[in-house]
Amino acid sequence: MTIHLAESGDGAVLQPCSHDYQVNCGNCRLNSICLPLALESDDIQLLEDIIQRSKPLQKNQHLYREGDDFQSVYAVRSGTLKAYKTTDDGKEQVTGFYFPGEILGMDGISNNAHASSAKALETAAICEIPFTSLEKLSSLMPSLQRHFFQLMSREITEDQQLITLLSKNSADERVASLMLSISSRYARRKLSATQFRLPMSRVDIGNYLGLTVETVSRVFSRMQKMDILQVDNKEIRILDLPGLQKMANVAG
Amino acid sequence: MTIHLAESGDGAVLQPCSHDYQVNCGNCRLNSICLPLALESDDIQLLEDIIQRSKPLQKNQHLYREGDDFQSVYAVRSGTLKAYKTTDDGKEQVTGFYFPGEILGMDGISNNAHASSAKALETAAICEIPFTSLEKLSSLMPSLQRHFFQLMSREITEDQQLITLLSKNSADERVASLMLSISSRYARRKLSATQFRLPMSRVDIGNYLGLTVETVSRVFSRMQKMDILQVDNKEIRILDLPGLQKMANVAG
DNA sequence: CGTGCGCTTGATAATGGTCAAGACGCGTGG
DNA sequence: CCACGCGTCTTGACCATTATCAAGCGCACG
Repeated sequence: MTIHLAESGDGAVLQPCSHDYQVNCGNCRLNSICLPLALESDDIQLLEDIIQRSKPLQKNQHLYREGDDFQSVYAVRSGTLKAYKTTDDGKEQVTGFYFPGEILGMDGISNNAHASSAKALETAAICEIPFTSLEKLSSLMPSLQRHFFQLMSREITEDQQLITLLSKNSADERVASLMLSISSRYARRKLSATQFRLPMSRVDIGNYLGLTVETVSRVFSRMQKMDILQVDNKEIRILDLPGLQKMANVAG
Repeated sequence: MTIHLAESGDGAVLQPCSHDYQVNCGNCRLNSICLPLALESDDIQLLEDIIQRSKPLQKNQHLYREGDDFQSVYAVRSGTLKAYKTTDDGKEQVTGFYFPGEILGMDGISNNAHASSAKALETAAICEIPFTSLEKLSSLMPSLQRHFFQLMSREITEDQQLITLLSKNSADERVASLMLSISSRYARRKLSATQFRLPMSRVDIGNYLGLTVETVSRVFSRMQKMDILQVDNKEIRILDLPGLQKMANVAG
């Protein structure tokens, strides 16, 4: 784990920093799937002005923790994060994985405190969007307000997908669905839809899908035996996409 | 099923109607928990002006169906509704129950089409809030914009609660949690927290909690045997609230 | 008064959890 | 560079919870 930045720090509070890593929304490779989507370039500049970029999060560092004051929502620029809640009896429930271009932290709006924690699964660069600034800007820019409503609504429909998955589908179907979801998120970024590296552990997958590690592992083995997937630890290659879709047995 | 209104109609498209049933947001008993929360009375009048009230929905009538064009969100004035999705293989997943003062339909914003269906579990009066009007008003009234962001965020955190429940908790814990949730929603309306009528069937409960009817029924019997609940079909009386909370084993 | 739907209860079966042991890979330190 | 050790993953045997199948009850409604 090489430290390639001058400053150190714990990462819990992101410090604004001047090395801006050559990015702004206008030239960001992700702007067609991220928050700037649907904005005119003049408007993008206004959004740009409120966004704060800071040094990357190292693996296992927290972006925020359950109960922290809610100040901002965050866009993932690179790397992956997981969001999770800790239940009263100490168990962990992973509520989502966040890939580049995706927004997290919106569950903190309702109570002005984060309802979940977010932690980096690998080194991750983040754009911080202070929420009060975003609110003001939204009042001025109907298309931004609309887009942010849509983002929140998407979070709701995705959670409902997961609810259905947990409630109605077998272990095989759950794991297959997650693989398809990850595949389509790579595809959206113009990366390979059939060959990718899982950023999360088996434990995280199980925790997200309501299964134990052992069950997840067995499902992978079964898929491999059926020549649907080639699994080499975290490296995944989808060999039979129609077969995987059939196994998932769901639209999403 | 008695029709006590002059007009007939299928209820899928609500017709504005002039019998206004003596209500407006200013005098509505629910305004402290519903959308007008946190608005000044001048502002309430502006909100009032965009809200459309219409004849009540009869039991089993749909407010909207999955795939319908998204036009409005809805506030429940009286009665109860369930929201549900139909999976590819024809099974039904109940994603939520909506009691008076609660808002539904927000899952339609992201794709301009409703992502779920909503149906009345009993006769229900509804306030329809056209979304484009709400957006315009939100731009003008920061506190309304804020409040609506909060409502959506709450929907997200509630869905995450359900995800955790489905993923980590036993049948006993799930049913106990639902009973506590319903109890607190009655309490919020200043109704009895310990004695109430369930508006939904055992099938709906099972469908919501990821359990079969038989399991739900067995859990109720067990709770009754333990003198935690008195169950008479849909009439529920909570005899031992601490015991129920212990059984639920969750904060919510 | 009968029919049907919703609810309950019992017997049996299957899916996934638990416990246990071993393999593999990776980073650390000698 | 290799050896060690720990954490992650895999596999197997057994067990528990809940689903499935089946039957009967009771209330509401025609």
